[in-house]
Amino acid sequence: MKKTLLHIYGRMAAHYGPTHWWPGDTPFEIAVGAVLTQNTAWTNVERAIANLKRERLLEPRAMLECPRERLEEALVPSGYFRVKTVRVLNFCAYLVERYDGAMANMARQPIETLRPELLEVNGIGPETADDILLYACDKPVFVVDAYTRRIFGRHGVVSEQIGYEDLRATFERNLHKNVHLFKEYHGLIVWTGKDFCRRTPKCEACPLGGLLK
DNA sequence: GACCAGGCACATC
DNA sequence: GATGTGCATGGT
Repeated sequence: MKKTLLHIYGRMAAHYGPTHWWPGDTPFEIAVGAVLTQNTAWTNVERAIANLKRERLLEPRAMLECPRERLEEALVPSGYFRVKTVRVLNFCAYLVERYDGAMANMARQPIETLRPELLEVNGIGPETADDILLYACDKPVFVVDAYTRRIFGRHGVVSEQIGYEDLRATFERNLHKNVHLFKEYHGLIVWTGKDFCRRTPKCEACPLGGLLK
């Protein structure tokens, strides 16, 4: 398994080069983007984040203090805007109450503290929590998403029915716990997934084509 | 005009 | 514990 995971990483890295994933200027922007991208194309998220920047709302207290409708309006392009407004506000409230609104304070805590805390926030599930831990807090957590299950399931590396935690554990057990590696690997999975592994896949052009056959 | 996208919570069996 | 449903926009 170790060799397989590294081999696939090598194939993807050779095809794409460095991804410098995640797109986002600050840890808070990354955290907000993680919520907004739930089941949504990133291009839609970009519009919403541009709105937040223009409205000077990309700051936890600013979001909490502004009228609900104004935040909703900014989030319209990202889809599910009513749900996501609540979810983003829940995260802001958590950040302000527990860490004085500072991602840097949050990032000083260990994973064992942060992960359960994040999962307690309504609207933050396993993937969103791990996005925030890895990309906004620089914690060595492997992020699993729909592409991860599809790519590694279709190639027979894991069962296509494998659960989130089992899949995450598979990567974390078999790779060096290295933040940079985890960031790049997930970024490469997203890029590969977008290009070749949608619900109607383009396997013939995939850099992993025939890899394990 | 249908199908799809980097989820999540909640209801129901 | 497994399965189904609502949530909404913009691109293909």
